[in-house]
Parts: sequence; structure tokens; C-alpha cells
Amino acid sequence: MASPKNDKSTRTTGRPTLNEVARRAGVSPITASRALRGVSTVAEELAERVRQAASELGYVANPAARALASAQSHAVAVLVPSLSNQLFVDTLEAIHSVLRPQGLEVLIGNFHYSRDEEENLIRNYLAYQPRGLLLTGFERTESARRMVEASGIPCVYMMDLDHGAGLHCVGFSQLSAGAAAAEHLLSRGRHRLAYVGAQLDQRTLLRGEGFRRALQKAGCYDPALELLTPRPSSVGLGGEMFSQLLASHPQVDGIFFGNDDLAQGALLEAMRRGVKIPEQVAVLGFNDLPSSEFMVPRLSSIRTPREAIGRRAAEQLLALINGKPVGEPVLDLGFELKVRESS
Amino acid sequence: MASPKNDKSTRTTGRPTLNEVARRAGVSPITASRALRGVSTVAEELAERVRQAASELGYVANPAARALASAQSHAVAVLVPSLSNQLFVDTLEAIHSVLRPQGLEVLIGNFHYSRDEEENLIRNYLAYQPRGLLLTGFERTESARRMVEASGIPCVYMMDLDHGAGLHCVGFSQLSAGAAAAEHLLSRGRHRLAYVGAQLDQRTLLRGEGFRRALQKAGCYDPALELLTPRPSSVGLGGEMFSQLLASHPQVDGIFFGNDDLAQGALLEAMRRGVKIPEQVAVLGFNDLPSSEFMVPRLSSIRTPREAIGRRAAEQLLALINGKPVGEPVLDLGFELKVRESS
DNA sequence: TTGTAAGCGTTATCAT
DNA sequence: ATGATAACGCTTACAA
Repeated sequence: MASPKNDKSTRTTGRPTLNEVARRAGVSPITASRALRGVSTVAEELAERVRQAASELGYVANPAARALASAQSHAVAVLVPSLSNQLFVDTLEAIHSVLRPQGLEVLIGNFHYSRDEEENLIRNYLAYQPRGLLLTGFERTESARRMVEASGIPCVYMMDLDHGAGLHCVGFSQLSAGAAAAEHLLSRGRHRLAYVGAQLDQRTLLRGEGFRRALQKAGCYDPALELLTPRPSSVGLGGEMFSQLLASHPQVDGIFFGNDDLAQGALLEAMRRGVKIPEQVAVLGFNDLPSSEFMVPRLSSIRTPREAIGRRAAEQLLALINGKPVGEPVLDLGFELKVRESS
Repeated sequence: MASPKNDKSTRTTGRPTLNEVARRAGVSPITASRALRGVSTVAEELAERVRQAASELGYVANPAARALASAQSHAVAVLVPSLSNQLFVDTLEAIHSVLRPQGLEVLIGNFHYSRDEEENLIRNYLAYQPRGLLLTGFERTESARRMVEASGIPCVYMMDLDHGAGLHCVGFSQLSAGAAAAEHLLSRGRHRLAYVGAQLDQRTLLRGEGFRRALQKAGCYDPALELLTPRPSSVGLGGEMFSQLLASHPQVDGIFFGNDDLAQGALLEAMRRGVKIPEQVAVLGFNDLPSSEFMVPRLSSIRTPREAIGRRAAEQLLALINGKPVGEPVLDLGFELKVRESS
């Protein structure tokens, strides 16, 4: 047939395809593909012609076709338990900042601290054949664990290190952080110490565990001073739990909160009740959220390296994806005690 | 060839395909496809066999193949200016809650209040051929605007209504909200009123505009009492701007903050300086973030219907996608003045 | 270095 | 109601 109707390479409707770019550049589609991806060796002159044509046409590769043909997408899936905690938002930002420049899309999955939701997200996102996975912590369903393993897709675990033997993980020891909190409060001469935690994910529990062990070592652990609730962490909840604790155990002289929002709520409630912080009760938060240093009194907190965790985890994943040597599989980024006015 | 090697339908490696499901159910692939999608009419008995086979195999459709074949993905792209503002996180949650049950993936794009970033995200996400688009506000590059229009993909605009003639939008009038803020402060007998805004996106500006117009109408507008900065909104910044305002204009007796975090910072700074709120200065915030009602004094704020905006916008988009009748193209969800202790 | 041919897994189209 | 066939747009062989 001489007539070019239905000729793919000259179609003028819809988005431009690789065929059209190739035709305009006077090369074969595969050469255009190679030139645009910068792989293989394409003569610089041809490559330039292709890039030119693509740009003139406003060509953007069809990710579906690409993923189908190569059995690989350009996406990386990141699963976090919450977006209401600034912690994860900051981590996500850092991840973006290293992955986007590499041409990778970042698929964000929020599983709301629910293992089932996480499992579903993993199943769904795995179907996209992502290049890599960034997961939070080690706590998940058996089924989710198996899917990840069976997929063979590179995966880096963020936030915790304590049970990550054999896995690539970037974070800090939640146990040690809890212990550091206890030691700090102890060093302030406080001995009736409480731990207040919400959400009750693995990491909150681990922090409490580290805190408890340190107190036991110091011989002043009192199980009655552990206040835990599965309710989501919030400023309002922090105030409530603070009140409850003071009512039931008025002798408490130091409190470690599993997250800064709880501690902030306690500070606010203390002000309302005229409870002197830190004189009557020392308050220590966790994560050092941006607003904490502006509280009255300024909140002491344990600063966690959330940006660094995101960045390093993404970098490690990149190395894994590209088959480059990965340094330490377990990256301990530590934490920093910020002593301010509340403790 | 009698030998079945390379027979697609019996391959046992990698993820199961539609072919394998079909073979196991004893039907053709297209019937399996139809049964699984619940479209067209497939005999209930066959459909059941297919579902059974799929479930046994743990079949999950390949979204790339699906998108390529149908020229449509199952994704909806949502673009927000920030995730650091709880406002957008709550909106996203609501969107998820209506779209996920419909089998739609939600692609989150954070453009950091940058028009260029937004344009890039639009270009990228459009390549995925999403079923719909959820955008924030009306402020974007010409190029972005054209891409959206040319794509023909259904789009709903969130948050603002003031310049959305002819578009599907769900939100409230930022102008009216600003005016309401002024009227409230005026009704409290305050006349030296300031507006403090950060980030300077369209909506912040519009709020200021509404506030200003109301003051002009009341005959007490003073341009010196408008403090604007492009820096990102935060508690720390709120404290700074509050100090700056008091230093340069000690006579101010009421301040409207463009976002609650700024107002919270002001409250905290006021406490530090011994400035009585609301006696010396009334403080009114915006958005009514969850922690605002726990501030000391409790922060008065304008509560914006962020969850409802997300939900209704998603529902409207769904209607558009399914070609169902859309009610009002412009949905005004209003706002609510929460008068607490700070004003 | 470039191109040809085939196929990735699904759905649209058109038969039956 | 079900199926055969041909795309969808790209990339992986492999060949030249």
C-alpha cells in the first residue's frame, strides 16, 4: 500500500510517540529510544537530532509501554505509617530530593499504622514493578514480608535498626534512644519517671522498652508509670495523658513522651494547670519537631535524623538498584539529645 | 509443534498472567479479563471460575499492560503545594477515602509552592494517562494550564472559588474568609488590625485582600499593618513576625494570621514577652489546625472544611470520570469562625 | 553503531 | 455470551 494512512510514524493525533520522534529525526525507533535513554552507543550527531526532534514534538515517553516492554518501571514505592506526623513528611522530602534527580518517580503509600493496609499497598505497588522499595520499620504481616522477598525488588528499611539483621536498614536504635531519654532525666536528679506513648507501633514500644531497661538498671522502674494508648498521637491527647498521669501519680517528677506532639500538649496543659515545668515535672519529647523549640518552656527533645534517614536510605536503595557496592548494610545515624528548658 | 514449551499459558515463573488465570479457569483470556473487571456480561458460572482461579494464583493485573492496552490508567493525580501543612494532609486523606474504594490509585504530587515544579509534575503525571486530576487553586503556568486542557482529562480544582469561573471547583471563597476575619475582629472593638501572611500563594494573598477590603469599608485600613513574607509558614516564623509587628507598631490591637501555625507562634511569643492575649492584642488564626484549640490561650481560628473539600472534590471528579451528571460545578463549602479565647 | 523482529500483558474490535 | 485477532508504545534480543 502506497498510501500512508494508518502509518504510525506520521499520526498527528494524541501524544507523540517514539515512532514519530524517530521519523522526524530520520532514524529507527530503537535508535531514538537508545538516544533518549542515553544507553548503548549512539553517534552523538544522531543522538542530538533525536533529542531535538523529541523536544520539538514535546515527546514524553509512555511509562506504561516502557514498563511493559522492560518489565521495570521508573518508580520507587515508599510506604510510611502516617503523613500527620511531620517526621515522615520530612523523610519523604529527603527521599524525593535524591530520587527525583535520577528520573525516578516516588510513589507514596500511607498505611495509617495498619498492617493490613500496608500489605494491600505492597501488593498493589508491587504490581507496578517498582525499581525499589522503601519501607518503614520491620513490623509487618508475614504475607507482606513474603511478597517483598519473592519480588526480588531491592528494599531498604527506614527508622529502626533493632531487629533488622540481614536487611538493609537506615535509622537509629530505638532502644538506645529510649535509654538515652532515661539517662538524661536521671542525670537531672529525677527518679519517679514515666513513659507516655501513643499509637503503639513497634518503634514507640521499643523506645519504651529502652527507657524501662535503663530505669530498671538504675533501680527505679515503676510499671505503673507507663502510660500507653493505641490512640493516634496528638497535642490534645498529650494534654489528656499528662492530666491523667498527674492525677493518678502526683509524685511523678519526669516524663518522657514518645512523640513531641504529646509533650507539647503536656506543656500546654501544665501551663493551664499552673504546674511548673521543669521544677515540678521535667518533660522530654521525641523527634524534635520544628515547633518544639518555641514552646513555653522550650521543649527538650531527642532529635532524630529524619532527613538524613530519608537521604541515606534513598542513596542506599539507588546503589542496590544500580548494582553498585553498598557500604554498610546497617546504617546507624544516631540521634541527638536537645536539652532546652523543659528538662 | 506439539511440545508446550514456551507456552504462555503454562509458564510457572514470575507473576501469574491473565493467560494463566484463563487457562486454569478453562476460558479465553478475554473472558477472564471481562470477568475480573466485571464489565460486559459473563455467565455467572464462568465468572466465578475465573475469580476462583485468579485468587488461587494470587493474580494481580499488570497495570502497565492494562494502561497500554486501554490508553487509560486507574490512577488519579492529586497535586498539592505542601505536605508540611496539615491542611493538605487532611484533604488527601479524604480524597483517598473516596477514590481507593473505587479501585483508583492516588498519585500524590507535592510541588512545594513552585509553579515550575507543578508544571513538571503535570507533564509527568499526564504521561501516566490518569483518569482524573485534582489540582489546588488556579494559580499555575500558562503551559501547565494548556497541558491540562489539551489532555482532555477531567479535572477538579480545590480550595479556592474566587477565580474559577467555568471550571469545576470545590472550596470556599478566600476573599470572604478574609473579610469574615476582619469583621470578627472589628466586632470585638478592635480597629488597629494587622494581617500577617507567609508563603504568599494565591490563597494567602486573596485572604489578605478580603481582609483589607473589609477594613477599608470600615474606614480603618492601614497598609503599614500588612506583613507579608514569602518564607514558608511555621510556628517560629509566626513568633518572629509577631515581635516585628509589635516593635514597629505597638498600637496594634488585633492580628489575623494567614495560617494557624503563625498564630500559634505568636501566642507562644506573646507569653514569653508577657503580652496579654487577647487583652492587649486579639489573635485570630486560619484553618483551625488540630492543636490550635489547646493553645494558651485557646486560639480563635477560621475553620476550613478541608476534609469535605477533599471528599466532595473526589466525588465530583468521580462523576466527571464516569460521565455521570455533576451537580453544581462550583461547590462553596464555606468556613466556620471558631471563637475561642484569643480574640 | 544501527536496524529488524518479536514480544511484554492487557483490552478493543469484530466475529460468531 | 464468548472468542480470535490485532493492537497499545516501547524495549529486548539478535543480526547486520
